[in-house]
Amino acid sequence: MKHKSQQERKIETKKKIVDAAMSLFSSQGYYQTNSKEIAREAGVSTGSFYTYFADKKDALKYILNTYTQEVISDSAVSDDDLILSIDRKAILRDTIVKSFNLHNFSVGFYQQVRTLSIADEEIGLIFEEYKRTILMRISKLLEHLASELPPDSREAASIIIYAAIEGTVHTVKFSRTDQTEAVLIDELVRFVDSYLAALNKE
Amino acid sequence: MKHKSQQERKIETKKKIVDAAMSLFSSQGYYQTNSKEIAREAGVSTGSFYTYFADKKDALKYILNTYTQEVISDSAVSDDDLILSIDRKAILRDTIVKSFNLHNFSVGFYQQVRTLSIADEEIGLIFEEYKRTILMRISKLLEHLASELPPDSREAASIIIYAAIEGTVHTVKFSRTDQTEAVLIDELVRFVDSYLAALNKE
Amino acid sequence: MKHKSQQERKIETKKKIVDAAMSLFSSQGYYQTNSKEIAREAGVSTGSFYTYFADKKDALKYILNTYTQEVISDSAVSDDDLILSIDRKAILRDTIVKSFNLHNFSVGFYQQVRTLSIADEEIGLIFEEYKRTILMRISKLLEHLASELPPDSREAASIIIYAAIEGTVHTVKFSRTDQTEAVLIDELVRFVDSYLAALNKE
Amino acid sequence: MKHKSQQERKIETKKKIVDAAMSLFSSQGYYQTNSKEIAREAGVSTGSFYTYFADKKDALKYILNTYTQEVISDSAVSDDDLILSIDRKAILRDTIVKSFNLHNFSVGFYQQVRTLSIADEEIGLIFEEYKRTILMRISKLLEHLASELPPDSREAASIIIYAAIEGTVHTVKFSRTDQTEAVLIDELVRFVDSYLAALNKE
DNA sequence: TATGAATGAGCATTCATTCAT
DNA sequence: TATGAATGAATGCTCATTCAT
Repeated sequence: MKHKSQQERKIETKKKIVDAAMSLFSSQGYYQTNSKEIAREAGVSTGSFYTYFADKKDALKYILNTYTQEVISDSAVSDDDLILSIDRKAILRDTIVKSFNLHNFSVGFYQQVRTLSIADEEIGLIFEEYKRTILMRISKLLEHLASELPPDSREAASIIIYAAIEGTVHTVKFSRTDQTEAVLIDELVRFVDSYLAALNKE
Repeated sequence: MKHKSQQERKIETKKKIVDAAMSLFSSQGYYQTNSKEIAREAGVSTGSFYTYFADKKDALKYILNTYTQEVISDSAVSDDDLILSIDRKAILRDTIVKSFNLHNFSVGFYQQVRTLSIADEEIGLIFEEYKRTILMRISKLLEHLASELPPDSREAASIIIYAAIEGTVHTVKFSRTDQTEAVLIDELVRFVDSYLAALNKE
Repeated sequence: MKHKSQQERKIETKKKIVDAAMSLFSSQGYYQTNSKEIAREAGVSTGSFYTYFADKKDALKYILNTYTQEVISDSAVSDDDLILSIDRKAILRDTIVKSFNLHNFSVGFYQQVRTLSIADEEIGLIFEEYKRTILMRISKLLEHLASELPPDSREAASIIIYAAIEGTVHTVKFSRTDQTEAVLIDELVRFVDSYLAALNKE
Repeated sequence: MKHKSQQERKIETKKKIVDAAMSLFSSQGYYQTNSKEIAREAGVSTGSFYTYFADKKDALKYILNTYTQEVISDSAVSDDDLILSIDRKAILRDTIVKSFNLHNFSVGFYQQVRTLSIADEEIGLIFEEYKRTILMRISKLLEHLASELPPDSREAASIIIYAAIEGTVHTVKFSRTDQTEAVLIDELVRFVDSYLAALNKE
């Protein structure tokens, strides 16, 4: 029973390719990574890459889809969580830490996709869909935490909060900053909390 | 008096190439733009591109340097401005609007550079330098507006504010959002203002 | 049994490319030969050339190395030959004929390399090594045929004999001369023989 | 009277270009030298090069013609010299030293031309003409020094002597040899002299 | 005549993709 | 299915030559 079925081996091979591609796209960039390199890194032949993916872009789309689906399902904040939590700051911290971890998991890849989205409609659509979901999540959270906020402002606030988190993670990852993640998370929590506090007072 | 000197024509040609390259890099991406295309868009020959730039990357670096220098000198907030303004919100709005305009002026190019920075050290260094200058500006502003804030938090706050602005501009530019720039700017002002208000109260 | 293994086909392809490159370099010159041309002559695609060689110069170096190694191993005059031959003229004729044949086998290529050596250090080093080996051979032969000759003169004589043979082959190959190879070989033998005879008499 | 006439200045400019081209062709090779480089080295503009020469090859041909004419006229051994000299070795030494000096003056250029001759008929014809003249000179000398030698052998001997001299100079110039020119010239004289001595004895 | 920016054909090289084994 | 040699279109870059000034 040691031998894996063909089906299992196929899945494993695909995973090896996906991991290699993800890693190389993230660190070197999509255009600076060629299929031969991905295959080598994955420990398979060049031909194998094309057994699993129609072309290079297909691999990118597959990874992007998988990645966004994971992010989306992992980051779901259940209604129960919202109802049970009394402390706004605790909810915020929890959400921000979650976002940080998610984004932290390949900021490089996110960055590649964000850039490719501009010129490639297909990638753009997937990425938009992902972004929309994340923004909806934040919006829903805001609905709970600052219910009086008019929808327009809520959407704007979501965009800003998302931007703040994403951009901060990027800076932590790619700029030579002495700031630790902890300090930045603290400050992000304070930022959003102050904002919501002010909103609720109005 | 009609005839331009050779010197003038050289400057014009370089400008045509720079504009074409900037425009194409921004809309299609650096790797999706080839030198022939830049030359055609600029209305010159392929060879001319190489009269002015050693290679494609050299053109990118030149544009990046020029662009960041412009941004840096244009976005300077004079001390007078800080002293004369009494209203914190007015100062913030002014700064944010300024940043918005700057980032708005080629978010696409900024995006390309941000991505290329990851894998290319040379680009990375120029970009880092630029980012550091911008962050210093924001930090200086915060020093004025929230003087009690400890340096560490101030730096963290700068990073977050910068991220929020940059990311928001990106969303406005590239995502299908109904949010108008005006609403987002209003919200950004509120976002930062609330934070500073809370700090001053502590 | 008809089917060649992939390994065999690789060797064949490389050989086709090497032969084509050698032939074109020899007849048209290194700089007048482009990679497309080599590929076409070899009956392969342009890309294939680069499957086997890093660049054009790499192909030249490979051919040069292969060629010189062949020449060096083929032209070895065994000690037995030296001991067994009693007649100096016979030894000389044998050596000269051998050299003639070797040089004759692509004088064009030799000529290219001799010229490229001047400006290209890498080629220069390989070529020097080759020349040194050949000169050593001649020197060793002279040691046997004119043992009293002081080392300095022997080395000088080797250079002269080598130059005489190489230059003569070049003339036969590329100048419109009515002189047959046979006459020139005869004369070369006489030349060297007289020289050695004179040396031995001194 | 300090000012040079236009005519004189033209001649000077052409000379500067010729010298630069000759120097660069010799050291770097014809194909590795571009017209811009020649112009820069000559201290003139690229356009100027084309005022004086139709194209790059035209410059090469001009230099080759000038050079060969100089060599031919300089190396002429007057009949008087031949008649007056009694000592064969002295005549030989004189001729060889002369040849050495001539060849020594740009062996690099000679080498380039020798190589270009193979693929370029025009260059080939000029070069052939030059070589024929030199060979005729040597042949004439041999006629004087070894009058019994049949014409065929004389021509063969000329070729061999020429090859020996040319190749020896090349080695002195481009190979790392400890041999001094003096030793090689001595040996070359002995080489040719022994041959002639042997002929006269037969 | 002199200048040097401009031209564009030409070449070296890369790489996504195919396909015979 | 796996392999990796083979393909050839595409691209970055060079350079001989032209020509407006």
